[in-house]
Order: sequence, then structure tokens, then C-alpha cells
Amino acid sequence: MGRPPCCDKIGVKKGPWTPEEDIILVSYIQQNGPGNWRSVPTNTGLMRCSKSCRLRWTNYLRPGIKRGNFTDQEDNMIIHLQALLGNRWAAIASYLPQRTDNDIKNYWNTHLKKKLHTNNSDQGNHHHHHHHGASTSSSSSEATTIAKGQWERKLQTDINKAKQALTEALSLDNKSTTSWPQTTTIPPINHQPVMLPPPADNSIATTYAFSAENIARLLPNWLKNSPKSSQTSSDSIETLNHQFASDHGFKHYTNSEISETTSFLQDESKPGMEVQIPSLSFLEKCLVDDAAAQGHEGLMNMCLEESDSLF
DNA sequence: AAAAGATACAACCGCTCCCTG
DNA sequence: CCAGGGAGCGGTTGTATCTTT
Repeated sequence: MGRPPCCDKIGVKKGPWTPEEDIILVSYIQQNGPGNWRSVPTNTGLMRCSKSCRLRWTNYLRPGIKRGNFTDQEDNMIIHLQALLGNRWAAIASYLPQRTDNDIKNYWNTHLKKKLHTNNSDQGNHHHHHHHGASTSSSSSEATTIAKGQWERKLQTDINKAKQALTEALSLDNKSTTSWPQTTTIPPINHQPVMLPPPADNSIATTYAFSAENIARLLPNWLKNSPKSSQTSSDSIETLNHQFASDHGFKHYTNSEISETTSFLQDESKPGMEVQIPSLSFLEKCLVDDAAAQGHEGLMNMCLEESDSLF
């Protein structure tokens, strides 16, 4: 029971996370920052393996995550990036800072793949493996697979270099690792190609409000599943958020404010109320520039044209 | 109204890469 | 240089929810 659980089969909980576990995890990370996942289960008493904790945080509880309601711009970016990079979801996700690789992967598998397929068959002629065969790759020959892999690797390296240079040029470097949570840099990035818009001055307050919001978003489900604990969870989040905010001199977000934000984020169908991805055109332009340097103007011009029409 | 089928997505598993001693 | 272990990635699965019959 009271032994250090680490990915052994016995005593390590699996399956869906409970609200109580979420709160424990979030409050621990608020104090210590993300990373060093090995220590999380031991220090928090969570009967989860470190891997599970990391996954829960990066894919679900991490602040600033936008869920569902993919915009057309995002659709296009994902489609183009997938064509360009293949199923390298982490790389793709680095261009969509609000989305997780898992989310993008799921969205691709459930929506976009289908959408693309139907579009292709609507056009009559099925052009064979136009996206380097990277998409499903099941039927591509061995030779092309190898070539594809090398090409992708090289391309990604170059993209990273370009982005790094760009980041430095903007003196936007990420020294975030050591100083959680006092810095103004956005802390919880899990993908290497970091290219983010400059964080706002109040980014931390917002960040933690988002974190609470992520949890608050779960409340309806919690209510449904365990009416007894949900009130407790709600209160705990409130307390937690308040405590952290006052500890660090930030604005305290009330529940109503949080739910307001939540409903705002969730209701993207409202015309004119759509949440724009910050610097999306900027991000995409960088992508275009990088790819153009690699001599893939055709594909990327297409990308540009489509995005131009969208902006 | 209920059962069956389809879909969406959170979470897990296994593998690879990379860091440290 | 090498071995061990942690972190991260992509594929896959299990299950809750939605849709159809």
C-alpha cells in the first residue's frame, strides 16, 4: 500500500483520472512545476506511474489547452503539416501551441483522414500518394519509406534550425526550465520546436486560471458520475486557485469568471466570437518560408493561397 | 423505447532517444 | 565508450456517448 509506486503492476492505478487525483496533480505542479515526473507519484502519494501523471498533465490539465472545435485554419494547418511531416504529431503540434499532439492525432484519425478521403474520391481521380506517402504509409514501398524518412528528418532539422534562429532574433529565448513559476515565459511546453508568441504580462495569472478552467470544465461530468465528490472538487479548485493567486499577487479568478471564459472558449460557433490562434499567420508564414527554402514551393504556395483566402 | 452500431477521445503500451554516471 | 533509466513519441485500445434502426 504505502510503497513507492513506479510502473510496477501492483499498486499502480490505471484508467480514467478522478477529480481528486487531478487536483492533487495540479496543485503539486503549481508548486513545483512540470517535469521530474518520477518524483511526482512519490511526493504526492498518487498511486499512478510517472508516465500517467505526465500524460494527464500534458494532454489534459496543462494550462492553455484548447479542446475541440477545430477551426478551418487549424484543419488546413494540420492537413498540410501532416502531408509535409507525416504522422509526427509532436512536430505538428508545435505549430499549434494550444493543441496537444494527442488531440491532433485523434482529430486526424477521426475527422481529417475521412474528410481528405472523401474529398479525394469526390474529385474522381485518386492521385497516388501525393503527400509523399506519409499519410497512411501502409501501402508505400520500402524504398520510398526510407527516402521519406530521411527527407522528413532533414526537413525537420532545418525547420528547427530556422525556428531557433528566428526565436533568437526575436530574443524570445526560453530560459523557462529553472524558474517555475516566477518567470514570464510560458512554462509547460512539451514539444521541442518551440515557437510561441510573446507571453502577455499577466500570462501566469491567465495560465493558472486556465488550469483551473481545465478542471472546471470537467465538473459537469464529475457531477454526473459522483455527485458527492464534485462539490468538494469544485471548492478545492476554488481554494487552490485563490491561494495560488494571492500567494503570487495575481488576480483571483472566481468560479463565475472561469465558467464565463469556459463558455466563451467553447462557444466558437458564434460568428465574430471566434477565438483566433495568436500569430497563426505568423506561424504559418514561417512554415511556408522554411519549406520554400527546401524547394517545395508548389505545395507551400498552395498552402499560402488557401490560408490567404481564409484571412 | 430499446437495442445495435458507429464514433470520439482519454489513456495505455511499447518503442526510441537521450542524458547521466 | 557503455549501461541504465527517464522522458517523449506514435500506435492502439477501451469505453462512454451519440446515432441509427
